[in-house]
Parts: sequence; C-alpha cells; structure tokens
Amino acid sequence: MDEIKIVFPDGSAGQCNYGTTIKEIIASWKKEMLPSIVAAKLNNKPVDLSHPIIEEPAALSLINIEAKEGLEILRHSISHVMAQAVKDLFDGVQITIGPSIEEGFYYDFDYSENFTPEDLTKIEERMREIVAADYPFVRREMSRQEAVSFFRERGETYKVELLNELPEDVRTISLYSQGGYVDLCRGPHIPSTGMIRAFKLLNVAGAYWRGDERNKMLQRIYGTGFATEKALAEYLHIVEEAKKRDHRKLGKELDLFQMNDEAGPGLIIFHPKGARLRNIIEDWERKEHLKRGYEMVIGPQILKADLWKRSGHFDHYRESMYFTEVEDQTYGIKPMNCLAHMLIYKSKIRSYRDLPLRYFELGTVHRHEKTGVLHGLMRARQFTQDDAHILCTPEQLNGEITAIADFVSYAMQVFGFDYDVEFSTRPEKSIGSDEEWEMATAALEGALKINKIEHEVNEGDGAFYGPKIDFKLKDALKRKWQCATIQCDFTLPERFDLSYIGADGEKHRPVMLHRVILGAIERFMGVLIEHHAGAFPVWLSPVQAVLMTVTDKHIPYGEKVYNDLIEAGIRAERDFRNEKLGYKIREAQMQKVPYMLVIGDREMESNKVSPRERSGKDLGATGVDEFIELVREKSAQYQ
RNA sequence: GCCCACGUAGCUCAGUCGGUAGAGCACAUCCUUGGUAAGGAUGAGGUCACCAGUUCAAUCCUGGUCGUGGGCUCCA
Repeated sequence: MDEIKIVFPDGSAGQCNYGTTIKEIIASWKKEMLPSIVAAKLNNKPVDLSHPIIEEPAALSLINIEAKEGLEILRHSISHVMAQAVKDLFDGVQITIGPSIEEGFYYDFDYSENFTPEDLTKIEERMREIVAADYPFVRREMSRQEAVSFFRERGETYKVELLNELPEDVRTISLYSQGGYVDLCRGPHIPSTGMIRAFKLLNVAGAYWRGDERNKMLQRIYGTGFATEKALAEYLHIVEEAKKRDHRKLGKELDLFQMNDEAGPGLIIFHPKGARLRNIIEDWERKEHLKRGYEMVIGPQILKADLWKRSGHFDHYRESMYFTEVEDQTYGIKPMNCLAHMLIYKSKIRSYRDLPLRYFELGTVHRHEKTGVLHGLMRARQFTQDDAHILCTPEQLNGEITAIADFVSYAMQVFGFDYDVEFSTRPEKSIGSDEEWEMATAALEGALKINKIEHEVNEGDGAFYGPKIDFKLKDALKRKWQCATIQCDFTLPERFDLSYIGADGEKHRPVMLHRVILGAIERFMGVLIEHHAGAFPVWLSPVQAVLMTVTDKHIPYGEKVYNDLIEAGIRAERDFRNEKLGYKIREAQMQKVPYMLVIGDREMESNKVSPRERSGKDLGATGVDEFIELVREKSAQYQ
C-alpha cells in the first residue's frame, strides 16, 4: 500500500504516501497553521505531529495551542522540560509524575535537599536554554520489560513502580525524550521545545507520593504556561487580583473579623461590622425559610456520646469531633445538627398528614479539622450552617428535592452567583445497606433528571450516610466554592427508628434529607467578600452610608440627619471629625462604603444631603427621605 | 496530621553578618474650620510569637512549642 486516503480537518479528502508524518501533511496542506498546532487527532486518537500515517482510513483533526486540549499538551510538555532542567541542575533527583492541571502543571521530585525560591529561578533559566535549543520531543516505544530495565538502570525507581502497576494488558510502553531527558509518558507532546513561549514556575510544595499520606513526601514544583506571553501576563494578573481580594486581608482592612492566636486556630471572632453582615445574611435566611414551609428549631451544642454512637457519627466521624466530660458522662460537641432534629421528630407519633416536616436551624457546629487545612473563614473549626432536615415519605422525596433546588437557584440569584451542580455517589467508607444506597441514589438522580438539571457525577464522593447533590457557586474570578448540598439519608431514620402512621394505619419509615443552602455562613461570607472585593452591594453593606461634615458648625444638622437615617433602619455612621472633607472621603472610599453623605452649608440651608457613590459619582443635593427611599429600593431583598 | 517557608509597634514592612530596634499609616494633644481619595506640628507606642540552650552578651545562632502562609491528605 503506497498511497493512503486521508480526510483533512475541514472534511476534504486527499491522499499521502505511506508513512508520511502528520506534520508533513499539514505543511503541504496549510503550512501557515503549523506554528500553532501542538498535536493532532488521528481517527479521534490524540497523536504527535511526528506520527506517521500507516493505516486507512486516516481522518485528521488538529489540536491548536490555544484550545483547552492544546494547552494541556503544551503544559505537560513544559513539565517535561522542567523535569529535564531539574535533572540537569541537581544530582540524585528522582522524577515521579508531572501532569498538566487546570491552571498549569506540576512535577513531583524526590530529592534529598529542599528546593528554594532561588532554585526555581535557576530552573527557569535552564528551561529557557532548553527551549532555545529547540530539542524535538521524540517518541519511542518498547516492551514493558525493556522499559522496566531501562528505568531501573537509570535509577528511576518511581517510574519502575508506575510501570509495574500498569494493567496486565498494557504491553507496549511509550517513552518521550528531549535533549537527553527521557520520561515515561503516554503523550502526545508538542513537536519541539522551541514551541514553548510563555511559562513561569510558581511555587514549591510538599506532596505525598501518589497522594497517599502513608507514602513519602515529595517536592512538588508548580508552574504554568500559556500559548502567548500576553495570556501568561493575564493569568498572573488574575492571581494578583485574587490576592487583593483575599477575604483574610479584606477582613482585616474592613474590620470585619479576626482570627486570634490566643483564642485558638480556626476560630473566628466577628467584629461589629462582620457581625452585621452575618446578621443580615441570617435574617434573610430566616425569612426565606419561613416562606418555604420550614420550621425553626434549636438544638443543644453538646449531646451524650451514646447518641452519637447510635447515629454512627462516633464510629465514622469521631476524629473530627470534640468531646467533653461532665459528671462522668461523655458528651460530644455537635459536628452536625441532625441529632436534635431526630429527637424532635421522635417527640410524638407522626401521621403521614404531618409530612413533610422541615426543621431548620442556623446550627453552629464544631469540627476538629486538621491544622493544615484551616483557611480563614473558608475552613474554620467552628461554623454555622443554614441546616435543615426534611422528613418525608418516599413519594414526597422528589418534590422536596425539586423545591430545594429552586431555593438554591433563588438564593444564588439574590446573592449574584452562577453555579454548577455535582452528584456524588457512595464512598468506600459508608454505612447502610446496598438497597438503601440504591434507593437514595435513584431518588437524587431521578430528581436531577426530571428537573433537567445539568450535572457532573463524582463517583465515591458522597457522605458516609448517603449520596449527595452539591451546588458549587462560581465567583467573580470564576473560582468554584462548595455551598449548597442535598444529602439523602435512609440510615438515620433507621437508626433512630423514626416512623409515621400511613393512610393504611401501619407504621412506615420516613426518608430524610439533609440540606444546606448557603452552606456554612462563615464560608459564604468569605466567598461574598472575595466575590465583591469587599465592595458589598447596598443591601449587604455593614455600613451603608457615612455622614461627613465639612466643618464643625455642620455637626448639629448632621446629628439630626443621622438620627433620621438610623430611625429609618439605614446603617449609617458619622464622620464628624475635625478633618478635611477629602480625608473623610478617602477613608470611606477605602472602607468601600456605598454612599458618602456630604453635609455643608448648602445642605444645611436646603435641608438636604449630598450623596456621593462609591463609584465616585456625585448624586447632587437630595432630600433625606429621598435618600432613605433610594437605599430601601436597593435593599429590597432584605425587606 | 505531613512537607516547606514565615512570625519585628494596632496595620504594612525595613533592620541588626550576636552588643536590647526603625519608617509610613493608624492613635493622642495642639494648630488649622478646610466642599469630594491623605493640611501641619508635637508626642506616645515594641520582653523583636513563646520556652529552653549556646554565649560575657540572643530579636539575630541551635532546639522545642504555638501560630500564620503555600501545598498534600481531608472537607461546609
């Protein structure tokens, strides 16, 4: 067979000689495209550009460097270049794995010394040399046996381990090399190192071999790469922007909360303004839950350990719980709110006519999170969930899930977020029977299907007592945050022997849903802070307006206006200090207060205020009532 | 919990190759009464995270503890 029929990416037909490489085909077809093509797909299989065409049919499509897939290949190739640079510079380094990840790539190394930030600079320099040398990425295939002895000879024991753990049926192993560096890799890769134009090494971190904490800690170098310098600069700019928005930084600057060494790690102390913000959110929660048929309940903070044994928490969640001894009794400090809700249900005989019962609690829980995971408001040891437990008949399950999904959708709209939905199934460590899990899984999945809710599936990611639907909101920087979740639980009603009397006069087991809407209020506040960069919309602003006098003689009138605003429920503050107006404005601006009300001669004479928006826009002289109305309009969600 | 880095005034940070520290902002007092992002002067403020060790001498070196940050594992 000398001639092979090929189908070009645009669908047109052509032919080439047996063994012609894809690169050669593109060169003769549309040469100008070559610089932006990292790899190709041959009959939908990703391959290198150096791949020869030796089979029919040969349908080609190209992978552009700017496309998601192209970027992944580019980054993966950069990680190989980085590994080469590290091997060149440091003796005795063992390479392990180095994939591309969402925002870049990493490579894990086993090395006796620690890499320093200066080392990163050196590695980058060496990488630039490798890029300048324009080494081709060469694919080589060998048998499993050959590959094992090849890496064993080179002292790359991690690669040998990887090879040994490949499934039996993998017989041929592919290796990629560039400029003397060889790595075990499936590929494809970019044609040569010269194609790399924009990359940066970001930081060094520890990472367990194969992500298992029982294994050795390796050193991971993170980096990122883009098709162009411009795209890299844009990415680095977003990283900077994220740093500026860091809720821990803004929390301090805006005087919202503190974390205090003396109080303990993971414990949040809300300052007046942070407490106000939190109260606004919680008021909104109560109002919305009452509207939707929830009843508010309040459980105790500690419950006897025996009860936690009964619920299964003692066996499955003990490591994350705090315990305390009182009068020879062990009490568990609640890490979840469900127990008291179970006891409320059990306090009397329930009829099917009572269901569904929806118990809502802004429940404060304590979880003994590992120190290394604590992160400002996002990950604390004490936090408050907008938690509810719904007890219903199996038939009602669908409607309840639908209603929750609607609630979440409404909440996200009110707070201004987009979101994704993820569905998680049974994890390894779980309680309950197979049938229960199947029923619960089918119920959640069914509701998603009926309501046509688009979602991803995370196998094995569910809670230990049931499968769950997670809603991940997306903030202004497109970062995802876990907030709402719906978890189906057939186990707890069983363990607590919950029942209701059905229309048939018989006892039946109710089904339970655990759900949160905003999740942890603390985390949600953290997300809000970062989403708005601290400049909250009027309805959420801890301080909605600052009154500022031009001179001391305006203070009496200022006090009168202040009283009017406070009376009307506006969160106003006074800045009547002996400072210039510009100074007061600057301060209010940095505190990101939505309105600054200037009070001088003109306002005093006309009985008005002059609001200046946070944007810098001057609204001109406005009656006090008129201003109150304006703020009310902008706070409609809250009223 | 694990790996690495870090911890200096209320905040942001400088500094001391071992001889008990400094700036800007904030704060206080005084002057100034000034219309849309910093008016001026003076002053107060630190057991250099904590505990040991080495040393004539430790904020600096060593070890430990606590905390913070970036990750890993885990998770609302």
